[in-house]
Amino acid sequence: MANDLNLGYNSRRIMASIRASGLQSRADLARSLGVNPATVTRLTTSMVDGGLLTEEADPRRQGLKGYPAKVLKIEPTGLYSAGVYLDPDRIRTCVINAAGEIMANDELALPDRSFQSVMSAAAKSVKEQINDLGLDQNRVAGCGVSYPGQYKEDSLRVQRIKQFKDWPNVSIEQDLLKPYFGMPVKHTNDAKAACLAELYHGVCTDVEDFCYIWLSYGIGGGAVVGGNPHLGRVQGAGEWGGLFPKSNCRPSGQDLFDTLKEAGVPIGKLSDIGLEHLKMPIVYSWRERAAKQIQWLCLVIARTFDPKIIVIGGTLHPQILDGFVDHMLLVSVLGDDYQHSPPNIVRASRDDLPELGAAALPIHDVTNPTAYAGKANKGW
Amino acid sequence: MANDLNLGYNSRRIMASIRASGLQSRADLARSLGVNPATVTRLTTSMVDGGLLTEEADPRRQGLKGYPAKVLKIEPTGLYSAGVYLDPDRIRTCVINAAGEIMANDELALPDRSFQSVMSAAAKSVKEQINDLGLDQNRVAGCGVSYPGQYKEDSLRVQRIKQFKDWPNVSIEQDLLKPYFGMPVKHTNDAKAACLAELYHGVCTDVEDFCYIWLSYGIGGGAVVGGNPHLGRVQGAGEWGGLFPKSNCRPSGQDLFDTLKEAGVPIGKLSDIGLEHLKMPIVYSWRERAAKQIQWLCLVIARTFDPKIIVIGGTLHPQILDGFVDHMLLVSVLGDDYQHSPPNIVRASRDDLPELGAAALPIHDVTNPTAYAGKANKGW
DNA sequence: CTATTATATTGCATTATGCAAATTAATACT
DNA sequence: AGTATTAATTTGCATAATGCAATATAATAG
Repeated sequence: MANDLNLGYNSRRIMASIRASGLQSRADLARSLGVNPATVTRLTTSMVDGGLLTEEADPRRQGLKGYPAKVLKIEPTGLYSAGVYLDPDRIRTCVINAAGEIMANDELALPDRSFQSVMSAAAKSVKEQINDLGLDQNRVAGCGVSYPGQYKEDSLRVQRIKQFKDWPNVSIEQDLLKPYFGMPVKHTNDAKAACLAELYHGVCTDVEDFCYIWLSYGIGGGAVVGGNPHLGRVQGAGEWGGLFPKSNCRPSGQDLFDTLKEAGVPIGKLSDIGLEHLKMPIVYSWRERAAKQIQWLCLVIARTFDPKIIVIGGTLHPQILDGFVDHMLLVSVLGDDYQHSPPNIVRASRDDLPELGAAALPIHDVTNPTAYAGKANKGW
Repeated sequence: MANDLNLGYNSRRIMASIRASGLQSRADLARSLGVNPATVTRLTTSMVDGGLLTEEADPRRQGLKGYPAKVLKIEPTGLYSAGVYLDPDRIRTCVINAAGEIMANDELALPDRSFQSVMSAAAKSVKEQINDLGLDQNRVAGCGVSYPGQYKEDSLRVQRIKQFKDWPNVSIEQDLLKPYFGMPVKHTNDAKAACLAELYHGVCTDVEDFCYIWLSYGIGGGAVVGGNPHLGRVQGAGEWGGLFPKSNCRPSGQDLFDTLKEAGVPIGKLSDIGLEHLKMPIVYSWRERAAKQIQWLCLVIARTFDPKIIVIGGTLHPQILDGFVDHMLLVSVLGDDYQHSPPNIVRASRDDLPELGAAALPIHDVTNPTAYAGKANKGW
């Protein structure tokens, strides 16, 4: 194995299977992947030697015949990744390990809002963290970048959100970013990054098909199909916000913001919302109405993607998000004519750290079988 | 190659790429698949020898330097497949070749509606056709079965449509069907089969991500993601019908049926609708209203799957379906806040033969890379 | 007529996998 | 206690699939 991060197809399948199961024996892997046990042995010993996996006695074993299985787990120190979240007002950066633990992080004020300044500052922060941690750059899968906003027609250009309006002609492509960071860079918006955070380190590690409802100032989201983010023609897949016309009331942070403002309770930003606001009647009724809209959205998602799980998360106040999930738990029938039990609707577990999802991007890239993109039997 | 139908991973990728492009040179294949030209040569010569592909001079070639490329095409006689469509009133069967041409077909009345009678009659018809055509069974990928209706919670059981209500405890599984047909059998509902018909032999041969709106008595459909049908948790993905509550008016054949009935124009079945009905004012206004509902559905699809193409087809009168497509072509903006140009909305080309999509199922199974399900480097 | 160009093929090395036999460490039975 | 049974894992060997580099081929350009 020339480079630890250049995994072959079946090695990636092994990584994905262990991630999903938490821990798995070689024999189970061989059975579930449909490959010969000998193949699993060879690949996994290589991966254990390479530091990506660890082996331990099966903790669940109890009085069974036969050679006791040793189980394999993801070795947290085997792989690292950097993440950058670009807020309009700040840059959040982090370095995570393969277990999704934050090894280091930082929050910077924006020097100015030019593309070059922002990227330079982000790259500097990331490089310093990798350096301070004393990490081998070969162990760092890359750097992921995320940001709020949706894509314009021109699919690799981020919506010109007003705070970054001086980036009009900068399309965020990998080749543009690589020079700053000196390692592979992947990028996506905050909602899609949040999907990956749940897939790799959250409530969806064992789920191949799920949808995410991301509630922030706007209403975003994403869909994971077959363990892979489904982006769509113009990266618009799972951007549920458009289902609620902006001219009407909608379950977005901005809408709550405006509702409070109209009621004479102006707040500066979403994170200013506190317990005192949650108790206000106007907020209570907003939450009731929004919950019904979220329920309708869940029906739409069930009728379109029919996912195993719908995840609700975002930067809205956690209690509001919890409330939406609670509401859905009380609903016995998703909607008219919906013959099935509702899909499992759960609260996101990693929506507190937007940079975590960004950091998951490079890990997905070097670890996921579908990202192996065909070059079967190439690599190592 | 022990069996012509047991294609390896890269051979399947070659099949898919040629299907998408219509015809392709070895050099182009090597470039687009990211494999070595030598590999393409070896795999394709094997496939040409095996009768799956044919080679011919590049018709597009015009005064270029270098060795003139020979292009590869799918050989129609290389692969055959059988299809069965189970209507409540009849059984339609066919045998197609790799080009999707109907080699033989038949329509039978139902002997009775018991599972065993229906399957026996269908199998007999299919076997006779294969026999009469003198086909080598090794060239027959299998038999696909489709039927109207949606799935219940119990995901492999077809909705108990009233005509088949005496099948309550029969779950249509492959193992149950195989004995009747003596070859691999795959099954799905009419709408999902129609998706495959367009993917393999219709307007989506070169499209990896599309959605299908299937309008019959009900409103069904499906989604193809990454060249593979996405089914979902309970096979409910793309079943758009549930987005239109049955208590309200909806753009379904049944709704048109009921509308006509109320207006004092009772018809026996959908196919009884003729030009004289289309001219009636009540039908005209139904079509106008339904077109708006279809437009809304297209917006929902664009906001969820964001597909490259939305296909409209079904057993509704073709002019009605054409009208929906025409309506969408006149719409410049899909909906409020939809910033992008609308996805390409096109008329299905193969919705006249429901058994064709069924027949595409086994071909997909032996031909598609994702169906290869991991056993990388196994097969031949 | 020769140089140039691009496709396709072939020989050889390498990589990835499967198969079958051997090894290992547990329980079950006498 | 000793042997049989069981199941996971490993190892040696054969095979399959691919890449690389050199070669053959057939066109155009000058």
